[in-house]
Amino acid sequence: MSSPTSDNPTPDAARSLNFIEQIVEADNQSGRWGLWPAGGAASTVACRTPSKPGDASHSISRAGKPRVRTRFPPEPNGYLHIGHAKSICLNHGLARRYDGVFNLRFDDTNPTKEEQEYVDSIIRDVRWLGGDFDPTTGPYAGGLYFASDYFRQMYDFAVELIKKGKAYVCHLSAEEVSRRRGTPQIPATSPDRDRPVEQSLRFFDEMRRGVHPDGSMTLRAKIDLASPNFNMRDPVMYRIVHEHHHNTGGDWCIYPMYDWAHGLEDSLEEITHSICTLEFENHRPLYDWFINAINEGRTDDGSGPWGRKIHHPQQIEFAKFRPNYTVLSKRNLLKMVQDKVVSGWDDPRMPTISALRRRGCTPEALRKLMEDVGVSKVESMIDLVRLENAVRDHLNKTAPRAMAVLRPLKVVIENWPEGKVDQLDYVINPEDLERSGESAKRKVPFSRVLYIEQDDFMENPPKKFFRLAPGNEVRLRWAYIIRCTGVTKDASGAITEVRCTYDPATRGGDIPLGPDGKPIRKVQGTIHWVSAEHAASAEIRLFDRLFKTEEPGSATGNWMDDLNPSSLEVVRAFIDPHVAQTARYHADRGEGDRFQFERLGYFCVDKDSSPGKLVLNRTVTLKDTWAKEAAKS
RNA sequence: UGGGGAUUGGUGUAACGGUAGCACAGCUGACUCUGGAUCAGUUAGUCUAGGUUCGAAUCCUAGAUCCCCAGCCA
Repeated sequence: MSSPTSDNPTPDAARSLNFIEQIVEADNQSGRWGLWPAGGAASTVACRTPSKPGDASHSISRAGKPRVRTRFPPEPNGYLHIGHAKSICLNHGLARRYDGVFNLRFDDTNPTKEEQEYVDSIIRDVRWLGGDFDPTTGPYAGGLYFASDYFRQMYDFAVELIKKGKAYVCHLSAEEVSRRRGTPQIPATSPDRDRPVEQSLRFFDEMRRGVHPDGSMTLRAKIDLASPNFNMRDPVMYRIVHEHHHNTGGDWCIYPMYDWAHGLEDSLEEITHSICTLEFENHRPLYDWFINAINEGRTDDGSGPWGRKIHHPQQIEFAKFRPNYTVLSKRNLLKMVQDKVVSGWDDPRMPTISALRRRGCTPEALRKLMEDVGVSKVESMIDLVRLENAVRDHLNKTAPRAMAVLRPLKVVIENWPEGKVDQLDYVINPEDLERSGESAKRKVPFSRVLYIEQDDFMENPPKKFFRLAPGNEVRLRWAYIIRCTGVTKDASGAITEVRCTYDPATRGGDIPLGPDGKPIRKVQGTIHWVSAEHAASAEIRLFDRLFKTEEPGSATGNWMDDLNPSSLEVVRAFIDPHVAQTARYHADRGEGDRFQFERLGYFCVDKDSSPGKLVLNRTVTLKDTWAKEAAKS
């Protein structure tokens, strides 16, 4: 999803085609959607971003290639979550793979639920994920659109359907419509469906002009009250809502229903493949009906009584991304925000894209995850360890290393002179082959009093415990080999400090070589440490999954019952002073610097940080095979 | 009880009438100054029952299980 030249030119080529790609390739073969004209990808509808690329390096030559146009159509009624990421990756990935274009379009047809804040957050998240929609910055970008910009056009189409006898104004209340809905065997009823066209035209005009109160009447499509598909039982096309709209303000008091609007939006933007989730499969016949109804009496050259035919996209449905140990519906996410179960939409425990970003997840990792899980129609549950693995994978290669101690235990090096400080070489990232020589290193201070992790010392260790214990040797990462000589305890018997001696011949952590060129002894364990007098203090937030069960609510029916009460733990840690001096939060990107605290995991700077106060999030731990080993016994 | 979908190892996904493959997880081992990473090896699968065929995950028939649909939400 990054630029086509910056990484492997055909990153997807090795993988077999998913079923949607197979459809696209078949369409491209048959020429179903025609070819791109020489003029480029500008669409005929209003676009909020420049339609012409602003910089030649951000454009590709599309002329003569098969047309592929996709879109991501969110409703701005909440923040985007990891499920949306799949749709963004899929739609943008298709545009990229087939030299097509990708639109971001807000499906903003319900002013009672939608807000500008959500519009802004969605734009931010889509950009961050790499779904470039702005033609001045991305070669596959088709522009930014709003369904509400088409309200006039949709209204005209609706009037056309009334005139064609395919829609009527219905005076039934919502409750009455519901009551008359019928059952699979019993048809619905509607008293107004044979109302004269002129009457419906007059009422619809009155609806538009604000003559009637909310809920008093609707415009309905005249399809089939007996259809076994309830979506076809004369669905509502317009309802009256006297409400301010974030985009159109007070221009309208009738708003199109999703089912009426969505297919038209795709049509107007000349979307070729309208990709949506499985639950809309039942709606596809309705979308097809709407387009066909508009096209009735229209012709390819516009010579008919109703003008030129409109574009008829193909809808394709795929299974949602459904992770375990979380909820995903915007209603539930909103409830957690409102009930203050979390600190906000971007609380790092949330499954939202903004939360993942705040937690330290990278867009590369998210894209890799979506590539890994694939696209199909099988409703499956994705184990979140896949996300963690994707994050580890990317961060392992890119994150600079540092040391920090989360639960400190004091260590005194008895044979190290008081006041002496050694500046040792520290390898920034052994996995990063780009770094070499001196640029691959920095300094880390060592002194007589250190902190190590409480877990890294045991007074009575079990077998296979390779860390520090009385009489044992251990390597301090990039520093010295030390041997534990004893412990100091307080009155209650708790260990207050560990006493050690160091071996001066092991500076840098290297073991001296014998005459045979091999190390003269072996040390099993290497542990991390910080120098007590040099360490900086930081607040570190450790996260666990938000829910205790894979499918929240599956047992009791109430998903809130399964909230994990200990999903957040805050510790005061000692960290490498270099991190404290250099790590920053970048408000412009909405990201904090990321790094690995060795043996602990990946961490990033949180936005709550301020000059005197560093706050870090643990993105994900490192794999811990010792924990598994310890659990066995 | 109407309509629309789905069903391949623990998980996800290929195979489009011709050797059931890949990834993740698991397990074994190697290597290692992160019990990390890396490398090598390995366990494990076609919902069921019939049928067509030289040959079926794939085609046919019947059944099972799961998901979606009766908002003036999207």
